[in-house]
Amino acid sequence: MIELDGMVRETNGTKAARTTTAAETPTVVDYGPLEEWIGFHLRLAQNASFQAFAREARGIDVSPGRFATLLLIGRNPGISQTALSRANARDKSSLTPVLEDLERRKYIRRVRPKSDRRSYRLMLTPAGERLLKQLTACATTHDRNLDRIIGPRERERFLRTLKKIVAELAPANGNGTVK
Amino acid sequence: MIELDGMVRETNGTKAARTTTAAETPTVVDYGPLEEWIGFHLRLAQNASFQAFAREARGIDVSPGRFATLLLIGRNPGISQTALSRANARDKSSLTPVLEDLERRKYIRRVRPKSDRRSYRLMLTPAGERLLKQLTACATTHDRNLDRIIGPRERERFLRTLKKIVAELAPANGNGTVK
DNA sequence: TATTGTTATACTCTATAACTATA
DNA sequence: TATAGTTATAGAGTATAACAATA
Repeated sequence: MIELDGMVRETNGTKAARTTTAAETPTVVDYGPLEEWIGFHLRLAQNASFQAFAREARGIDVSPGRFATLLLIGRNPGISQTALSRANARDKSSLTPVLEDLERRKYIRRVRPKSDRRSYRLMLTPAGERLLKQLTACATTHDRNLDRIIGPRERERFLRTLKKIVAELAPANGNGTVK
Repeated sequence: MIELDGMVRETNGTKAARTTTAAETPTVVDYGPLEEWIGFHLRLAQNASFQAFAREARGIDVSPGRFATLLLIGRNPGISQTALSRANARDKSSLTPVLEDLERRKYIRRVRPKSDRRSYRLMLTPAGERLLKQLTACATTHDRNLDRIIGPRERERFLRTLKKIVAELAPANGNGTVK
């Protein structure tokens, strides 16, 4: 179980300990500069968003982290593992156990193309398509919640800012590729 | 090594495969609805931001993930492990090995208060203070980069939105606490 | 030589449940 | 009984390096 202290407190660095507990730990925690740092809140927000999506998707047969993988295969039938790992910003070796699991459970198929017998072409099975539909429905609901929270006006701006952060924080190596 | 495909492509779902590779995998990946979903970009942005901070903090003696822990102890000397775990949105058991490591390396001290001998009161050692200063400098630089990317006007709005997401996506249990 | 995917391995982060020592 | 922190354990997620098969 996790509990997250509410972060409502004075904006400056003043500590407002209530000193009621026996151990004399501050009841109100001082977050200092954390309070104003983008990076920290980016972490909390990503965490909260993922948890909410997971709640939405509870009861579905795969973990929510598989969603992007399934969607990318569904959208790009025949994609190779290497291309998929790049699209998802993960190393190809991280993908091996994931795809093994999805194949074992008959959600994807892997075909050796005769043109290049080192590689695989990935595609969803009908069961995989159904699974993806379920997850997509959850994601849609979740995203609608986020819309409601953010507001339709704000949403575009917010998304643009997120994309900007990704684009500009990638290590400069000439082509926008993270190495 | 990770490579992330640039995500510049047509906004609708049309696939624009160049079919130049032998394996016939699409050269341009179709991200479908992912392209417009907040949750996905929140993940990418948080990832990019953390990586950038890690680059900033390379060479420092602790991993960047320790930063929040050290800062919270520094700001709240005498805080208990339970209070710390709550403030950082982690289970207390996750904290044990972290604090053991920090204590072994003499960055924090743990004192048994006579008032409650079950608990610890955590505080930084002088070395811990120095370490925190270093990390804070890195975080400040990093956050200035983010400011430059986001823009000073946008920044406040963006931060407010992040906080709003955290506040509203916490499971409803009456008091803003995540259970 | 270079690339695709696998293997072996390891590290970080995180959690649950049961435990101990206090309270 | 309840709480603070630890232990035992496990799982997800991720990475690097070396490798075999193929190009």
